Amino acid sequence: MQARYLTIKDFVTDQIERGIWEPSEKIYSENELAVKFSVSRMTARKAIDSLCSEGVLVRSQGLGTFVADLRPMSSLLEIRNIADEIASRGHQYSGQVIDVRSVIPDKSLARLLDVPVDSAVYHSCLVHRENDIAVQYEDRYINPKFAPDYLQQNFLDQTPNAYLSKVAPLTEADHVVEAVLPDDNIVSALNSNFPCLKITRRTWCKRGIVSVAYLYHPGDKYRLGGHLTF
Amino acid sequence: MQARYLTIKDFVTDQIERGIWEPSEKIYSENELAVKFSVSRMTARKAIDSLCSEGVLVRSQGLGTFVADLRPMSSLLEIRNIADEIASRGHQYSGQVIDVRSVIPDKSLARLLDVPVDSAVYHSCLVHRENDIAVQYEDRYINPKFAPDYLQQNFLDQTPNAYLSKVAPLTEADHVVEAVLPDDNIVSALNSNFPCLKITRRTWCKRGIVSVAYLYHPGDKYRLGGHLTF
DNA sequence: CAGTGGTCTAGACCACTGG
DNA sequence: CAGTGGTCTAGACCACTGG
Repeated sequence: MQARYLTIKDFVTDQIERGIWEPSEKIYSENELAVKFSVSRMTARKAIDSLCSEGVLVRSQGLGTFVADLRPMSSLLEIRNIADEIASRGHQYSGQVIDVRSVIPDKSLARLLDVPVDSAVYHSCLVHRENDIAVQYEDRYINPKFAPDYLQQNFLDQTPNAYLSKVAPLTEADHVVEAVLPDDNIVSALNSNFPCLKITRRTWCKRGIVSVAYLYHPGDKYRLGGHLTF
Repeated sequence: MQARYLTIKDFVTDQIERGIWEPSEKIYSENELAVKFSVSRMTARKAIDSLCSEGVLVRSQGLGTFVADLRPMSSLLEIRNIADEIASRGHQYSGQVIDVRSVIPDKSLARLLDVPVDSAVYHSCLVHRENDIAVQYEDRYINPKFAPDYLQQNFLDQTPNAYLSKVAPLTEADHVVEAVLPDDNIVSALNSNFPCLKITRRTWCKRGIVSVAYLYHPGDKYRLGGHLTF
């Protein structure tokens, strides 16, 4: 015998999968669900709680419960500001700005950023250090539309990631993780010729693709931890 | 005025951060928390619910609530069966079994697997191929308690991951992703001396740690995709 | 204003674990 | 067996939203 809140959860999931409730559409209220399934409101709430924490539903006090807009494709990688991550380990963060300017993207980058081929985009290149040891080489391209003042920022005060999170709040991201041999620029910037863990990350705000970042981590000094519960 | 369950949540988080409650240690029961904070059990539960879904606590019916063993450093990675993943790309999967036998783990592996130092564990070593090109070297150690018939399986029919999912359903996992240079065994098995993406993955079933797997992917042939929504 | 979700109570019965 | 977490009830009052 299945728990009642699971029955409700299945029902809601089913409605969404069948397309009866579409993204951003309002679903039944907690009271309606409680009446429909003859349970207490707390039980109906529990089903919704669970779907909210899975990112399937979104609640809004006074308004109702809605089907979430953007569906996660598959796997999840949390995005943390590297300065915070280093600080949370009790270590000292320092940054070094290598380059900040406007560039014309090549075809493939323009496509990745979803901008016209001949229009300028912003570019920044930094090295992030933990206790003075380089742990990340960050090569990033930004769609100017979402961060027009990007070139005027001081990225020693605030990482590009932190700044972009403020002006164009993240709604979505995707990642590719690879092992690569670093090229000469990266070897000298990181002061290591170890194989690198390369993360290619695209970030979205509500209105489009904000930036594409190539993040290189010396394989001997950086680990990308993960944890997952089913 | 803060909600009462948040006060309890702060208290628990604080205890853990101060090291008063250590990983895998039992925390106060729901009833004890309810009494201590003069709230109903449902409210104490809500605080714990929230910390469980964040991966900070783990509950076990009949036993209690415990501080999670491995703290998620940051990110989440979905676990897919490599044979399915290859098939889903429309490519041909083939496996090669290099070694399947019982071994005595060293201290560090015994600790990772949560078994006594001198007790045998199972070991398997395979190479996975996509259209006859090696894409993963899988070096895996298994707690025999959860898969006693492991050594009798034919891993050409069914990957270790698929078999374990059946006999000891996954409830949890953690990952470390690194870039490394492959050693000689791996170079010859993968037929490539490219830097490797190494994933160290531990998997749990309800009753404990099932296996520790070291997965090596040639950096030029494998990508670990990810996608995320906020 | 009526309706929504957010929090909370003081009970209840259950399944599960260890001793 | 006593203790644990898992589910559930039938109420309550609150803050917030729109009309």
